[in-house]
This record gives sequence, structure tokens and C-alpha cells, in this order.
Amino acid sequence: MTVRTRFAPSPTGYLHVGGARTALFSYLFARRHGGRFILRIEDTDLERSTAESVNAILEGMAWLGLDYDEGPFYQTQRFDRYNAVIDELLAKGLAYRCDCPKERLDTLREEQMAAKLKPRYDGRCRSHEVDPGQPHVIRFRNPESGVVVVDDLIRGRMSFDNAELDDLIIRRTDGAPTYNLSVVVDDADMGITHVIRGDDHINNTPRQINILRALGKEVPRYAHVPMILGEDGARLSKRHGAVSVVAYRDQGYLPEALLNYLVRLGWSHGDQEIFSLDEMVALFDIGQVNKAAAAFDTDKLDWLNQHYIQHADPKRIAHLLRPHLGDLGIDPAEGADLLAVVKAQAARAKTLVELARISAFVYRDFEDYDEAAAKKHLRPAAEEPLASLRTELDMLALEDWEPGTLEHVVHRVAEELDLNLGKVAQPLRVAVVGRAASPGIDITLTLVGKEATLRRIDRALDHIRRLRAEG
RNA sequence: GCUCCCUUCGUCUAGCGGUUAGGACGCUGGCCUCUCACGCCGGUAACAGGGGUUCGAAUCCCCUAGGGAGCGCCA
Repeated sequence: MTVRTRFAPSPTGYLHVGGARTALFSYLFARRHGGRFILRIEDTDLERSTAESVNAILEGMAWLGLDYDEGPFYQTQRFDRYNAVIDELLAKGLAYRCDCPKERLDTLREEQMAAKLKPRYDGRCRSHEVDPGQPHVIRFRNPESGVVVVDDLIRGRMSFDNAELDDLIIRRTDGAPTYNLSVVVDDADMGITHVIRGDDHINNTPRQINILRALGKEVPRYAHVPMILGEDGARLSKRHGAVSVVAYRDQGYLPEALLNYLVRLGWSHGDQEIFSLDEMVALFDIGQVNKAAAAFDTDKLDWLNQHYIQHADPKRIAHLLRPHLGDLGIDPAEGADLLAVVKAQAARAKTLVELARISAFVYRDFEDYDEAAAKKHLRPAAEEPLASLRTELDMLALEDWEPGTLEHVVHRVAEELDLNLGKVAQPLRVAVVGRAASPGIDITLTLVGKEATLRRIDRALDHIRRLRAEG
């Protein structure tokens, strides 16, 4: 039997990290077992489903590289099929028409809650005829006794008493089938062997199994993955900042970093922290997934992202960095080789956004000096070394403007003035970068170029002289 | 309220009856060093509580506490 899994989001918003992890687990499980991964859009809620959300989900999946073998299928295109199944259930007496007015149901619920009972439909219409011509819903006739046992791949054995369940609506007054019916029909029709989904569906499982059985269909295996919590341990929501997968892309995260982070949230393989997608496929074991919810930790994601920025092909990083430089109004075509910039800076940034920000000085003069850096390094004592550097650097031919020579010049100036290297390199760095942090001074000067370097040294000398004039 | 589920360092986790309870992020001390990062070495910190079972429990059972989900003509 070939394994077939599916990811079945409802298009009522973007693809968030919780959904992405469920999709990842589902994808990995299928790939791991040589099976097929299917994407199905559960858009039966006509009110809330939007085309934008569908696009956002597809975009998120594509960015993460979670490619599916079949689909996307849309439930709205399968209404005829669901209705045929509902009619079949009706004909067999496994479902019935119900015309209980909403008000009655509301008061019933209130009474039950007041009596400390679990609110549920009382089965009033189970045995009375309802005129098919009048408004009504269709309810599934759930077994009244017995237990439904689910051997969940993650949770283990769970059992539910049928007496706790009620007759759920499978077709609305407007004729639209509901979620619990459509999932069951789709999973059966699409031959889904393993249903991997969020654990908020645990309580739906026994109902779905009952419908599956009424239909005479095979019951798939289930794996309910725990939810992802926000940094504070509370349920993930918008106030936790980025939750949308594409928002992470926009903030400069690499898809492999997010994927790696997500797979380790709830799953592990010994002490290994770094996993390529291929390794995940080879090692992933759904039975090894944790049962408890996990809190999202941006610090660890950042660490992984920095790792991947550092180890990825610099050419690719350079390519991905362009739009982020563009956001700063920088066109890297007009300046130092972007590849060289990436190689020099990759280990210094947690995100591509940060990488762009700390590299801007290469392409344009900075606005203001970092206050603390200027105060510490652009002091009167720095005037002499800077002036010497200005002279020495100015004498360099353009073809000598390279790391080896530049490092030599800086060292020589320090020796001539009998100063520590730091007393020379740091003022120079602040003069050229505006801040006290940058790649090695030789690389920094190489990237900035002769013209801008001399210009910025002059600016720093002005700064120091003005400072002295002010006393 | 009822049903189902969860509980190891701050966070992600290893552990599947015998371990000095391991790793990672974070934080932190140091090394490297022209700065910042990277890298390397070290430190900090956990079995929710209580009963059993057992020669021996983080591991098995029960109870308590805390947390979550569901109880829609949403998915």
C-alpha cells in the first residue's frame, strides 16, 4: 500500500508557522515512505474563504519548497460528490433531516450548560418526518453506544464514548456540505492513508471515523501534531509578530532555516540540530514527534538562519540580498562586487535584512556616526594616525588597493607612530564605516574603495577638528 | 461545566527501570583578535507535587495541581 498524505488548509488567512510545520511533517512522512503528498484546499466555508488566502498558502508552500504530487484540489469543486454521499446516507437511514429552529437549539445549549452538561443536540428529529420541501439541515445519525478507539501515531491510544457524541450537521440549510463530511469523503476518495493534522482536530476524529464506517470506507491512520505556542507560551497570534510564513521570508529568513527550525520543534534525532531537507526525509519518524505543544523561539531560529547564511552558496545569498538592499535604496550594481560583500559579511548577520543593513556603508556614505563609536575613536588623539593614513593611502595606486597592501599600510602607520594597531585601525574603521564594527580593516577598505575611503577620512578629520575647536 | 489531551533546564529537546539526567538556543566566563561577528574551551540551569509497584524510578500505575483543545448550519 502506498502511503498518501495530505495537507488540507482552509483559505481563511495566510500560511502560518503551525500550518507550515504540519505540512512539513505530512510532506516528510510521505517522502520518507516513498508515498505521495497531496494539497487540498478546504474552502467549504464560502463566507470566509478568499482567493488571496489561497494564493498566500500556495506562495508559502512554494517558498518553503514543499512540493506536492497532486492538487491543489478545491472542495468547492466537489459539492456534487458530497451531496451524492449525503443523499446516499439519507437513503440508507444513516442520516436524517432536521428542522429544529435555531432558537430551540440555542436554548437547549443554554439549558445544558446551566445543568453542567456537555451541550449537544438531543436527537429530536431522529425519528420524525421532515418535509424535504421546507428549510432543513441534514444530520448524521451517530451511533448511540459503543466506543471509538483511535490508535494515534503520535498520541497513542485514545478512546471516545459514542454516548458523548451527538448528531452533527453534515449539510447546511443552504445546501452546502459541512467540514466533517467533506474531509471524510475527500480523504476516502483520495485514498489518504495517513491523516496528519493539528491536534485541534482530535475531538473531530471519532465523528469522522463514524461517518467513514457508515460509508463502508476504510479508516486511515491518524497523527495529531501538537500546536505551536508563541514566545510567551500563549497561543500563537498576530501580536506575536510574524506568524505568516512569507513574513519570515520578507524579514530575511532562509527557507531552509525555517524548515530546519520547524522540524526540530517537536521532533529530534539524537543531538543533531542541523538538517537538510534530504536528511529530514531520510530520518523523520512521525512516531518520534512530541505530544506536548512547543513554544516558538526566535533566538534559535536566528541562530539557524545565521548558520545557513554563513554556509550557503554566497552567490545565492547575494542574489537573495539584492531586494533587501533595494529596500534601502541601494543598487549594488553601482559599487563593490556584491559577492565579495557577502563573503565578508555573511558570518555577521542573523537575517538578510541585517546583512543589507550592515553592508550599506559599502555602497553609500553613512548618515551619522554611531555616537558611542565616534566618542571613543574619533578623538583628538586619532587625528595624527588618520592624517598619516590619509597621506599613505592617497599614494597607493588603484591596482594596489587590495587587502595585502592595505593591511601593510595600516600596520606601517601604527609602527611609525608607535601605536597599537587598535589605535589606528579603530579610528579608521569608524571614519570609513561610521560604526565600530565591520570586517577586517583590509577587507573593509577594499570594499569601500579608494575614493570613498579618502573622502570619509577627510570627513572624520573635520569632525575631530570641529570637536577640538568646540573645546 | 462536560469530553479528550499534555507536563525534563527560561526555550527546543535526549532519555524508553540502574546516567555525575546529555545536547542545542539564550545568558555568562575565557581564548582568538584591528572592531564586530564567526570559531574554540568552560559555566549557569530541569525530571510539577504526592502516593504506590520495584532491590532500584525522569522512565510503569494512581491521585492532585497546572496547562491546552473541543463541545458551531467554522475548519
